[in-house]
This record gives sequence, structure tokens and C-alpha cells, in this order.
Amino acid sequence: MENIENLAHGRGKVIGELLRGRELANQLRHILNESGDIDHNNNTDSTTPYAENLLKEVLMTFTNSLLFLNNNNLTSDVSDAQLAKSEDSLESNCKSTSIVKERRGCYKRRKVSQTWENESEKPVDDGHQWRKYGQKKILHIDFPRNYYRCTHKYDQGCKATKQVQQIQEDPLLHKTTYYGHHTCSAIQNPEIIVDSLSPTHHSSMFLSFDNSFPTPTKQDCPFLSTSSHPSSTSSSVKREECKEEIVNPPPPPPPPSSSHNDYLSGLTFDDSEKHVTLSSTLDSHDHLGVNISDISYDDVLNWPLS
DNA sequence: TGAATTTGACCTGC
DNA sequence: GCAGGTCAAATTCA
Repeated sequence: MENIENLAHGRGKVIGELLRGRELANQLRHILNESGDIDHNNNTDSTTPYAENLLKEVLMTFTNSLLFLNNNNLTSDVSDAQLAKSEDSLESNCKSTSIVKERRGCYKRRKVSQTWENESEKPVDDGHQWRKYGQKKILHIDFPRNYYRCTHKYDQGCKATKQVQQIQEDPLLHKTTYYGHHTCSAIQNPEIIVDSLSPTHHSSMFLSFDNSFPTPTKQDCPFLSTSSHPSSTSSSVKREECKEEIVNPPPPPPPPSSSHNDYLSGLTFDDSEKHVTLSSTLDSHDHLGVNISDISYDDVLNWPLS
């Protein structure tokens, strides 16, 4: 038992380090972008493709490592059906809304849910809008735990919540635990512009963002969806599709609206083929072949892993 | 003035 | 009975 806890703790550390590495690489990319070393629109410097490829490889290494760890980190102990069942039983206890009003606190307490965690030096902006609904002092922990729910809990019935806890051993670190998945269709500022069709970069994907690091506002853009829709060539259309599909945030639990759940067991990029191949631990039909023109490279790089 | 946060009370699971 | 999760009134903020 203790070994398991140690393993989990060690993996958390590794994930934290990888996240930091990816973050630093992103910062480097941002700096290069600002200095003009990587100019996707006016790329005449012969060193630029090399630097860019290096950055891509670094970021890909971090991402793949995180994916691998994350794939083993998801704690979906209970099926959606079981969750629904338990929720139904709880709902049945709340007879009517009038009673609920009288019985303050008649709520669905989360018993076991699908969770995933993230540690970062500061609370991460995962692109979703959260509203704080509680703060609690936890036993033997100096720092209070903050409770957040999705802003669209009531207007869209989004059940996603998260808890943010400063880590006692390292107060600079914040551990964010996510519960449930977003069913709302609102994501902030997913300014993803896909420029994969650049004639001078037929084997690369180029992206630019209106938003600047470290705001990871596109994390939940679900390139893991089956992308059954026709490929889009317009970046604005791409953004809309992202908004439409954020009901399926990648690493987290399987979305209810998708027949293709996204517990990845593997992910490979093939620039020459412009394809991202996603392997799922689920049924064979869940193996996804997704045209890269539908997927932004940085969607992968900014997943809320761990 | 509406939205977000704070905070004590309430409720559930163990 | 205790600890933790959620509610909702009060308060603060933009």
C-alpha cells in the first residue's frame, strides 16, 4: 500500500517536472516568436526550420511523456453508469425544489468520481471559467482547500469541479484536482489558428496564437474527438469547432456525448503524412485516425495533462 | 448593479 | 462524531 502511494507520489513529481519542462519550452518558443526567429509568415532564415523542428521535438517529447504517464494516471474507477446510478439515488432523496430550499445543503456529494490532478507553481488557467464556491481548512494541512465549480453549472448544467490545494511540502506548488468533465460549450480564448496549409511548410504544422503564454486557454480543445466532420481550412471555423467539442476534454474522463472515448494508449505524429494517430485502450473501433488539418499541433502540447 | 468571492452552516460518508 | 464537500447569505469588486 505504501509502495503504491510512493509510486503515485513519484509519478506526480515526474509529471510536475515534465509540465515544467514543457512550460519552459513553450516560453522559449514564445521568446523566439517575439524575436522573429520563428516567423511562420515570412520565413526566410535558413536556421529557422531547424530551430523550429528542435522546439517541436522538445515539446513533443514532453507531451508524449506526459501522455504516457497520464494514460496510467487516470482514475476512472467507476463507470458512468455507476456514477449516474449513484447520482440518481441521491437525487431521489431530494424530493422537490421547495424541499431543497428548506433543506439547505441537499446536494449530490461526490462519492467516487473520475479525477485527474495537476501540479503547478501557480493555479493554471485551463481555459474554462471557474467560480469559487467554497474554501475549507483541511486537517493537518496548513493551507485551505479551495473549491471551484464551472461557471456554467446552472446555465448549461456543467458538472465539472476542481479543487486547488497548496502543497504543504512545497507551498509554491498548487495541486489542482479536477472532478468530472465539462459539458458546457464555453471555453475562454481558444485562439488557435491553424496554418498547416502554408505552401512553404507542407510537412509542418504552423500555429499562432493571439493569446500569449502562459495562458493555456486551448487545453481542452478536443482534438481527440472523432473529427467526423469535414476538414476545415478556416481558422475561424476551427475555433468554432473547438468550442463545439469541448464537451470532450482530452485527458480527462470519457465524454458522454462521444462514442470514442479518449483513454489514449499511444499517440504518434507523422509530419510527412500530416496525420496524428491516436490509439485507444478501448475497443478497436476507438482507434482514431485524425487528419492533422483538423487538429492543431498545440492542442496536443497544451493538454491539461496529469 | 450584477457578478464573483467569502464564510459559516449544513449535510454526507466513513 | 469527525472530516470534508456543498450551499447560500453576506460581502466585495468592477
